[in-house]
Amino acid sequence: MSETESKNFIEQIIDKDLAEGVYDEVHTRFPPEPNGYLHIGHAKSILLNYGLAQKYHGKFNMRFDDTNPTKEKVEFVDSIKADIAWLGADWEDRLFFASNYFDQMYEGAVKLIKKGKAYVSDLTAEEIREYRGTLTEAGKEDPYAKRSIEENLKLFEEMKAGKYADGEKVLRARIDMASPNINMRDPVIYRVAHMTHHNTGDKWCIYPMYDFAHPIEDAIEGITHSICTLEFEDHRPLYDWVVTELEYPHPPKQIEFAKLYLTNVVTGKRYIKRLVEEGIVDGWDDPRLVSIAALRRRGFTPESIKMFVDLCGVSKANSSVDYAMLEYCIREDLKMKRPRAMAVLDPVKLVIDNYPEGQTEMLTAPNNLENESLGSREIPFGRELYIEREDFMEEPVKKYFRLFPGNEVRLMNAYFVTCTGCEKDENGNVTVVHCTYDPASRGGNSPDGRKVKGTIHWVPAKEAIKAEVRLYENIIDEEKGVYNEDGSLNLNPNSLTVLKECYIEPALKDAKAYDSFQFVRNGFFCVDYKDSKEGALVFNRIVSLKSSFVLPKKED
RNA sequence: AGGGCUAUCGCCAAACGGUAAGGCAACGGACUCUGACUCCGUCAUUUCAAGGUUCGAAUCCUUGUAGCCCUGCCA
Repeated sequence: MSETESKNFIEQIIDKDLAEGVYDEVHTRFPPEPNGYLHIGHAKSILLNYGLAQKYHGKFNMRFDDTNPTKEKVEFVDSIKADIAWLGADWEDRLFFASNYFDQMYEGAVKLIKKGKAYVSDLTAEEIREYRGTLTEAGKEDPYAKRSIEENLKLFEEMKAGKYADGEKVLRARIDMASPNINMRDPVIYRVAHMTHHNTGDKWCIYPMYDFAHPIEDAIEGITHSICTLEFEDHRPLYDWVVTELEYPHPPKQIEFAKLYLTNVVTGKRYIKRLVEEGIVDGWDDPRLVSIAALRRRGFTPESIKMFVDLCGVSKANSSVDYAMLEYCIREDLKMKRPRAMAVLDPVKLVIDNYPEGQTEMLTAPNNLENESLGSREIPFGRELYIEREDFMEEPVKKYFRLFPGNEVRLMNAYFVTCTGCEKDENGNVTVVHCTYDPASRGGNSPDGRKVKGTIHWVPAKEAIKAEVRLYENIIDEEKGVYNEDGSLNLNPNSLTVLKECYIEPALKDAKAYDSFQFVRNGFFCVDYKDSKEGALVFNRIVSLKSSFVLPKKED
């Protein structure tokens, strides 16, 4: 690691721990509950934990925090594993399930009971809430708190044996009912739930709570730095209490950082769930969402997401990162490594009047001028082409140097052409643009050395392939959020998907799912595997080029 | 007197008592077979506010202010 690079606060803590000998290695983990799909926010946590392990030559564990069978499903463990693997976080042979530690957790609970640090309570959920007190009032002692160790042991054993119904009894840690930190007011650490667990089946009918289970999971795996998000700060005293009471020799340390939020984007699971259920998006991987699956389908690369996460940094201040930063990352990643091709999104015909009728020639075009290893391709060229409607103006504005009557431009990788006029329909819309070409400028340069100001892209009218491109805007109105207070949907009208027909180069007909291209002037696009219908390619726009790339609107 | 955390450019974010890095965005200009890219330049006399300590404060102290989190047998 570079000395000049400033370190984030977590790295500083680690440096200190290592220097002081608190730990002699770094061992991190990513512990999702398999109850949904991962999104860009999780990517930050994954890459942060994995990155730290790499940087300090330590280890990174993958662990499913599956202690609540009512919410978890195997389909989610599969999608989560796939997403993390795609991101490139390698857990090697360390894939764990919290549920595999249920025996040790049970033993831990017994140990607490024996130490007089836990007791079985018969209070109902509602009574527990009442006894807990409020934010400003202390709680009251649980009437069952005085049970003897022997009785607690017997009762807890019976809970495990299935003698009690859901909610009938819980195990509570004995800490401090008057603590200003509500998490310390004798938290419930085990509950009864007669339910089939996705991993342990029907073996258990009691399940540990997060606050009790998580520190044990970390301790068992030898985690040193247990990194989580800010909302768990209040839980840290309880985390420490558990590892202390259970007397783990090298207890892990919990460190909290601020979640990643993106402006104009929904990350809340319950919102996304609703959008999916109401059919507003076509699934958890709808390209307008920011789930890992959606970003992948949209055309983001793991490298771009890594770059983004690195650029965002790590801190404890709640913040919302501008979407432009994400776009910058994918642009940056793709521009050198993907082919640049031509696609005409809003076509108008261009006829080269002095080009022999019926003639077709093949022209060679480099796939990426800045990356020779990407090779080149052949493009058929003929008398009739399609060009972008905005590349012609009958009456040009200032600083417009594309096609207008009398002006000469370059057809990319082809010839110089000079505009001679246009045809219009009865409504005044341009239907055909006419020009003449200079045969000597084949390949895109004139032997006499004359220059042109503009270069425009094109596709051959006859050989071009029809395809569809989908253009998106961010789905959420910046100010108001996804749903209004009355529950009605509040979508930015621009968020509607625009699926339009366009023409692409013949060479792209074999494009495969996830293949991405930079379409000259139109941005970066990715082939959508999901909506590709028979014979019709669908491209999702990953990101458009910078806005300054479009026609100048300066009017003096 | 509930507790915890956070406040540095439009957005992220460094700076750890020695005189406000960097990136994104934006804006100029050069270059260009993509008006992209690249390049060069501009962009916080000031760090939520007000006091105080100090030769010196974003950093320490005091008092405020604002935002986020906590009253699941969720994680």
